[in-house]
Amino acid sequence: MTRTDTRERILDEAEQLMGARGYSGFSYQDIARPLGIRNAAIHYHFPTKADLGVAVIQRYRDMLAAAWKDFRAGRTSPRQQFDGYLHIFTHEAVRNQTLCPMGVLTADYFNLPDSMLEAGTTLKREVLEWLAEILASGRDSGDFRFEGNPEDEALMVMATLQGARQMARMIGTDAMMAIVTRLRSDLVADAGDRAA
Amino acid sequence: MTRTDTRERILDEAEQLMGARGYSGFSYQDIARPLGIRNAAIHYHFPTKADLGVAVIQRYRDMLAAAWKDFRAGRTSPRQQFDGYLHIFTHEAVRNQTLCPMGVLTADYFNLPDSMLEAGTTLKREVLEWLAEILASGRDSGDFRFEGNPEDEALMVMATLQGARQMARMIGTDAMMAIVTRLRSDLVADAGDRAA
DNA sequence: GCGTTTACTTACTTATAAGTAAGTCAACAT
DNA sequence: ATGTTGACTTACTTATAAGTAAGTAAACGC
Repeated sequence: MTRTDTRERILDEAEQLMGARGYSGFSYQDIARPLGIRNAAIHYHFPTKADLGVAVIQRYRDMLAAAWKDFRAGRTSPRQQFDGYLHIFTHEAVRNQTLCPMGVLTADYFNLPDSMLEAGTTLKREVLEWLAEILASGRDSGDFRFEGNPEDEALMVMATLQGARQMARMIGTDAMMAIVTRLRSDLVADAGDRAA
Repeated sequence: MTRTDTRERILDEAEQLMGARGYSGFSYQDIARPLGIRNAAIHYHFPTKADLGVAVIQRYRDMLAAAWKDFRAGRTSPRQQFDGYLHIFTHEAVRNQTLCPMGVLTADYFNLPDSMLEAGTTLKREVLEWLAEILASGRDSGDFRFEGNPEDEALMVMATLQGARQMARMIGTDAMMAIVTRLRSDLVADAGDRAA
């Protein structure tokens, strides 16, 4: 009940709802009711639904940027950083089978207002750049093993993660985790079993 | 203008629209207008939207079943069959950046009526069973190389394909094709470059 | 030729969506 | 104490959604 954590709680609900039902799959009602506020209260903080959608993406970008900063501050290895990202990525998925904002972006693409597409393009770029960077330095350090350039590998990793998270709805979260674990072990050099 | 190809044209539009905007992202209007018919004409063929959604899935299942039958009739190798599936899968994606009905199912999962979830579960099972089968026989014949059981590999392949197709909206279809090509070459034994 | 069925149309209902305008009321600044 | 601002609420508008009921006209069975 302090000052405006209302805004933050609106964003919490919106992120959950967007992750579960997509951008056009939730209404202001869906947010207002559980929070015990009125529709217009949301319009006060976010005049249009597009503003709300952009804010969700923005906050998610900030969260990731903070996590990446922590990773770097902790002088963690590329592999540990990658595992940290996997944890962030899979944790919510296991809890409630939602998509991350980036998954929503690609899934709901043709329903999104321009402002969200712009914010989403930035998010996509940041994620792929970070991933490519961690993959590149990880290959140099011997943490990772893969062929081709790190940018392509980053795309491959993202596609598999997003696909797995989405498929979790139909195959269950255990099967999703199996895919993620397999992806990781294909990438990690000392996986043990080795190849061909 | 023959007798009821109207029904089929409704399904064509619905499949396109669902693939582009999801199940709850299109309306009867969106279908009726381009076909030059009225909303109620769609209700005549498909009383509820759920019926329409189920019919789209059903028709897609039939299409795949026919393709698989052709593959088998042609005595094509596991690799050729896999390539055939990749072609079906990627062709529409490149043309219009839609998702396949199975992608829609996972993306829009929590918006779907029960009848669609049931039809979707069957579709998912069929696709994964076919894939696992082709992967298994392909490994036996030397067409494919992978570790672990074929069922897990099938999940891995599906996740990557679905993720890539969805990401095509943001990264472009060329990048999507690069992912698919890479997935294929990781799977095909004589890929040349080899591993480890 | 005539009744029934098929494939629609027109005209409607009901629900829910986003968004707006005007009002309220507590806290704070002066 | 008083005016202003922040954080809402009540009450509304407009648009669009799915779905229904009743009518129509062509083709088909007989």
